[in-house]
Amino acid sequence: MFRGSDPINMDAKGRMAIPTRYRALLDTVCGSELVITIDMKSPCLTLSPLPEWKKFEEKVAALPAMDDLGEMLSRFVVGQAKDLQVDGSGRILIPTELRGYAALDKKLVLVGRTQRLEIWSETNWNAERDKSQENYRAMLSDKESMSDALKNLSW
Amino acid sequence: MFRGSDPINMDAKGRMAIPTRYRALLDTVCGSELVITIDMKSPCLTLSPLPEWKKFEEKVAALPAMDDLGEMLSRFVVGQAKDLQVDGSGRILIPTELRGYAALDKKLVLVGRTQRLEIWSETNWNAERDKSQENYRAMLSDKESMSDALKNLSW
DNA sequence: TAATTTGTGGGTAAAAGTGGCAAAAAGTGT
DNA sequence: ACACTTTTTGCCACTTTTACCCACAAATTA
Repeated sequence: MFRGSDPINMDAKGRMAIPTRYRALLDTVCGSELVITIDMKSPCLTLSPLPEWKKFEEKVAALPAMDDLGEMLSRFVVGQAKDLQVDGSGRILIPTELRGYAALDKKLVLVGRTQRLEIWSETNWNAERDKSQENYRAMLSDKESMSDALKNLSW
Repeated sequence: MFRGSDPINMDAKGRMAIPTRYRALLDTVCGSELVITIDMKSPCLTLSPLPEWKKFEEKVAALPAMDDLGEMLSRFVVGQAKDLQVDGSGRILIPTELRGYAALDKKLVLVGRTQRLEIWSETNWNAERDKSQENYRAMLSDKESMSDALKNLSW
């Protein structure tokens, strides 16, 4: 569904234009209703079409109340989610409370992750990319740390 | 059902406005009848539509009497619950006895947790959020501590 | 180069939140 | 039992925020 990265400017009101190639798609798949929230593992935000989001939310709600990690996930990911509508000019308004978490300023990068999108500050994106590309090779050699699913990934 | 967080001011009489996007929903789902009580694990209150609450109450009542933890849960969570009605202006009155537990003063945060809501003091919420976000990453790397349900959560 | 499409900025109107006030209800004491 | 005090609840008005709309600028294409 979503793929590739786009550099985008956020305006003074915190609005961000959705790339035109996604607009028709978003309209058909979710009536341009999106959900934005934080990514617990990385300093970025995630943006999902509402139906995709609901699937995730249901899975999280079904976790046992005593699962501490699951509780955190629900509290901070679901708890900081926000419904968004693409406006008439094809833009979304990024909530103020979430801008801080991902350290968003003017220059953003929108990253396609198949079912969802990620929003990064250009600074964080570049830093993370460089860091991960180094780490990846190092971790590849440590077969213990690798999940079976990844070991068997054909490509 | 509920998602996202809203900063809300509690007035001098301990009343709190329910965000408008929830009002119609609450009316249909429970005739605006809610139950408020403490959260045993965190310094906050939980707010549930009456039908949701009843399900929980039945589950707790069904626990064996010799389950000490279950007894505590029943005694202090069910025992301190209180029925609430949303008033004509879309507000609820937070019981005095519960305000202390969650250290509520003027500035509150209402957090959507799918089936229920949480009420936090702004101070406690920020502290808990920052602390948990640190902890979460640390706990993720310790695969042993993670429940299978969470390990297999695809997202 | 002109026309069309995409991106950006700002102004305005509507809606939501907040605080204050007044009326009603409950409680207390004589 | 009545009157006075205190608390509670409902209502209204003001202020702030949000979202929608329109106009202009930039870039791309024919």
